[in-house]
Amino acid sequence: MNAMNSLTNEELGSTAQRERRRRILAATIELASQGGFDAVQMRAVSERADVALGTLYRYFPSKIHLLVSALQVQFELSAAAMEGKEIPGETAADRVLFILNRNTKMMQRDPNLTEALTRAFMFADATVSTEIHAVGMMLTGVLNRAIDPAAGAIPTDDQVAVARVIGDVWLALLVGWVTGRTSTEEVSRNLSVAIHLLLR
Amino acid sequence: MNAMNSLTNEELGSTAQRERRRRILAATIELASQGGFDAVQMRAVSERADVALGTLYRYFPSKIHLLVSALQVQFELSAAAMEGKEIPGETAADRVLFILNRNTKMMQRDPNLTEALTRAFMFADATVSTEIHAVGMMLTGVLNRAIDPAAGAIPTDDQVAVARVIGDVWLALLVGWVTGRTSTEEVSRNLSVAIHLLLR
DNA sequence: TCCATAATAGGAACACGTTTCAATTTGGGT
DNA sequence: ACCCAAATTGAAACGTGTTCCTATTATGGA
Repeated sequence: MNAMNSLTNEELGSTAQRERRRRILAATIELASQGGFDAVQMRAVSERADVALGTLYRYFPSKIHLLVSALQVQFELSAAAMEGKEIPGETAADRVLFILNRNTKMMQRDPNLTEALTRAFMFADATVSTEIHAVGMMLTGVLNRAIDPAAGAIPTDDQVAVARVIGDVWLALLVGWVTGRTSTEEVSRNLSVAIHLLLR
Repeated sequence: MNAMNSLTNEELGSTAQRERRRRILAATIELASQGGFDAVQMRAVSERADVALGTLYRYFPSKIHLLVSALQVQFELSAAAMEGKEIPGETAADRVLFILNRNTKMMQRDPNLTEALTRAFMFADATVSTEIHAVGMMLTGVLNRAIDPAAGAIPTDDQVAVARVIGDVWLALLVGWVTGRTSTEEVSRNLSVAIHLLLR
């Protein structure tokens, strides 16, 4: 059973198994960081993680599952770093822009990793829906918090819609950027324009 | 030279060559239509187009180039069908929605083809920029015409920005749809919401 | 401690995108 | 009609994601 999903940390019984999973994801991020999507080769990951190829495939049923799981790890790190902190900015637009520019800067700092994770995200089909859903929830969650930072605020339908549209625009810009069609300046500028069109 | 670009119809000297190109693109669309991205296998395309594998690669330097060129063909067909006709709708939002819903319906009619072309578009890197640019121009062109249908109207900066954002949202929704994360109803609904947020 | 079962290792094998190359065909200039 | 350069063919070969299989090793219950 479960042949279609990545093994989560919680599903893994023994310490040794959780440790294997950790090594695999660490190796994935290292390789992605060094050479992007193409450098994340399943044989290379398995060797660097000191795990047999078959084991790698037991933990993550495809390269895409592996990379989307790595994306999830990165998002969790990023979300944890923001937790508890107040998002700077007077207006909703300022705060959203702050969040997204923060992410954009992170991406610029490690373009290869960004390319690898984004490509995987865009290529992921329905079999990766569990992992994708987790990532999507985290993104809209932080956007909603930026739009309305009141503790425990329930976002209105309109706010949810705006957050989703902004997320879509960000995704599209990301694609343009990782595929070398859009410069970082254009990403920032277009993002800013979109946010001001939506949050006015 | 030119080892990185697809051969365009105009660059091909002889009738036989233009005919080969036509057969290749026809075979691509047939295969995509039947089985989506995975079914567009280079050997299969070359066989169905009655062309050697090496020739296929001379015409289109990669599977992605091939599929994005096929996308271009489809867009040209779609644009030609709209040419001269007035876009129905009272407001800019109505007209834009009409255009995009029309495309969405086309996609639903041939989901495999849509999946193949969209996946290729999303995976295309900077080496496909020529083909991508042509497609992008056609999309923003028709969106601008929907926003301001006056003959020869020069779109304002704001209109251009709105058109670009709408295009981005559409792309993101398309991705969600082809990867099985979003239903067609959600695509239509979210598109409508986004357009009304942007064109108000 | 010993056994049954699951997990892992190690490696061969397959599929498909891509490259390469020698032999053949085509097409245009003389 | 002939020749040269370019285009095409046909087929082999390579890289990487994925699958499969057998032998070995961990693990947890009796």
